[in-house]
Amino acid sequence: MKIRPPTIKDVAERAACGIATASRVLNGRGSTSEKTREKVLAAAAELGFEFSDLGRSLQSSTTRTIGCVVPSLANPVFADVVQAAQAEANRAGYQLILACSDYDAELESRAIRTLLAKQVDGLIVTVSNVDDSEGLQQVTARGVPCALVYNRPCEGFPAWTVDNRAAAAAVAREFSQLGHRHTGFLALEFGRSDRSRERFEGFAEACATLGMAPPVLLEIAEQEGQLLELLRALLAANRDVTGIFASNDYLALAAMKAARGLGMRIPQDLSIVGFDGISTGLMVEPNLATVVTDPRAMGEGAARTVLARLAGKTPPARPDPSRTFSFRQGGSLGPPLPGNTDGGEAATSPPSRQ
Amino acid sequence: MKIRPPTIKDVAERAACGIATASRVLNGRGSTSEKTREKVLAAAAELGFEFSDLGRSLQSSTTRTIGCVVPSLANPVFADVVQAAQAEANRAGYQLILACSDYDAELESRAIRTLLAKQVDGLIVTVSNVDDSEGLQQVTARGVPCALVYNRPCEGFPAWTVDNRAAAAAVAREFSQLGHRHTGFLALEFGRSDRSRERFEGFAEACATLGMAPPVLLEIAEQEGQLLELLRALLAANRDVTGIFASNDYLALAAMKAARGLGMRIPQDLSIVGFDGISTGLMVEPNLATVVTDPRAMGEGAARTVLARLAGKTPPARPDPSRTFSFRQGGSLGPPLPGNTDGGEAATSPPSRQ
DNA sequence: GTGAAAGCGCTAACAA
DNA sequence: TTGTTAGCGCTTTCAC
Repeated sequence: MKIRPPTIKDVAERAACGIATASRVLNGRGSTSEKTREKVLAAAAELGFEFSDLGRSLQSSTTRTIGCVVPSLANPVFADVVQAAQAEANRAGYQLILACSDYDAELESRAIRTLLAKQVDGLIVTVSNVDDSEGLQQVTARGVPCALVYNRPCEGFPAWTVDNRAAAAAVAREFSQLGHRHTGFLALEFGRSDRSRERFEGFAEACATLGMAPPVLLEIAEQEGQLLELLRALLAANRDVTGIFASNDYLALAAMKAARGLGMRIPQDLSIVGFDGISTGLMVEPNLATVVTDPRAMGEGAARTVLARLAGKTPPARPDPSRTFSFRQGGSLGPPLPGNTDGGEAATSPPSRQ
Repeated sequence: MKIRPPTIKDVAERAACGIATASRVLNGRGSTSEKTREKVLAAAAELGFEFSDLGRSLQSSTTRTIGCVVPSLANPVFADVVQAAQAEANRAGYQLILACSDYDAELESRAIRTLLAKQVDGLIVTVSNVDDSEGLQQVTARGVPCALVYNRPCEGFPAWTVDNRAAAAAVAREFSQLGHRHTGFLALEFGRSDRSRERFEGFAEACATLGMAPPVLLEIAEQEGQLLELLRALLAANRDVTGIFASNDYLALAAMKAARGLGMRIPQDLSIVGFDGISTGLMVEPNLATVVTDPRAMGEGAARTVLARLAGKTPPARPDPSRTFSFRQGGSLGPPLPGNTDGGEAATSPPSRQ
């Protein structure tokens, strides 16, 4: 059974004083006689009084609340982002309201709308597409401070993100140096994430520049729990590929497992590079080569940016794009077998081996 | 710059009608003439009006908001719990306010207090210690519906949890059957998690029953980034142990890695069993044997329970304790080398813990 | 069918 | 120093 929490009115009544006096005492503002002070404090204690933020918020039109929308918490990258943002917000006396969009633009804009209705003071979001986000338009219309995370900066929204294209290009360079010519880009929910697309584009561009074959786009339509089977099929159908760049580490690890299931050796038969730098990449054998990013820094930075705007201070500087990632070597990346190196320009026609 | 969002008053003014009428139209309640209906709708559209939940909440003394407190999102188990709870809450038109306690009782009760002040309608929490939680007392005092997750049930708080003791006993049985006699229990933050303690106790008890040596408690005091070093030291100092039960999968994976670093073969030289059943356990070679739990079901169940109480319906039944986990075989668990099986009864003397 | 007014919990301006 | 009052955005009687 819900108990009606005592209000400041109850306190005032019990202390036999006016509401305003109670408010002053409880807030430690204004001047009050020692006697009434004590009476009020006693009354509050006896009643177990706690302020209701609702009344306060309505009156101050500020909720000390920040909305946060990320695609999913199942991805440790976003879990870290949220955790860091939450910690930072807390430190400033703000609460975080969370919503997951599940990589769905519709859910995403609905979430933003709801958060806005709740009068959040600020917003931290990762949208699926910055260029066409109904949610962001709403935000603009309302003039609520908002920072993007892992999205490209966009018309007045500061973004804490990694330079996806540059990072992808770095991966291409690694592959190239080792002698890979036929690579694939592995992605889940490709159409639903502009991050993925940027990585692919950056990768493809660099491959072209480096004189490698255009990377094959290995796209997976998520089928609950079918991941490994799908991956195996995909790998089996693309035997000419000697190196795979996965759009995230989890996928990369899954690909390693699938490859092993097909009897392929890593990295001799197939090199794999991930993206994100989650710690489990270091737990597997061989270690996963990957692009390391710093999700906590992103989350914290985004929170600071929003908080700064709220406080009227100047927001923290965002890191230089080239510093937003680093390439981490790992046993999953090595030179292709000699036989594969010069797979030939005809590689597109007959699958080299079956 | 923050824009003052249009209020229902603005709409009424623009539609040249009373506030009450605007409210009725916008809420689709009560009867209104077609003409005013259109005027109001038009005004609202032109103004880009959206209800403010603040006023509504104050008025209805309900926020359609649920507070959620978990130790950390870095642990995928809790990330899943939160994600599932959030999804379920959303489905019912509720929002989730998140707080992480960082395994700190102080932060935990502060978080609960703040959430309560925000007038959350319900609460979903994992506390560090159900028997001594200031936060839970507050909750009781306020009579707010609250479900526990991964905690033991407690004086009126329904808990969605796994039977830690039974699960741990099952692990002991597996070890025993394979011929292990000297095992260790590996835990991080042991003192800060009653879950860990229950697992250890259940494990120790079962070991005793099965005639095995008492498990060595291998406790790690988290040192940012030092995990592997500490693990290696711990393993090196406990060579007589043939099997390790880790209090969570992440730790188990780290232990596998550390063991490999010491040149130990898994499972011949050391068997390792985890707890949780996170998917990366299946990505490593050999696969991690573990206790599989269902965090999403826990989060969803907890949310349903709270939501049901809020709706005055009967809450969903919680699963039978024996169904809350299942043991998953994996290559990380095997029989010890013959030479190790009868490693000797002196194992208890050298100070295994300090 | 419609609008005025009270009230949800709180703070701030103004009187006393 | 203290109390009264208006008002934050909204819903809901209750007259009209």
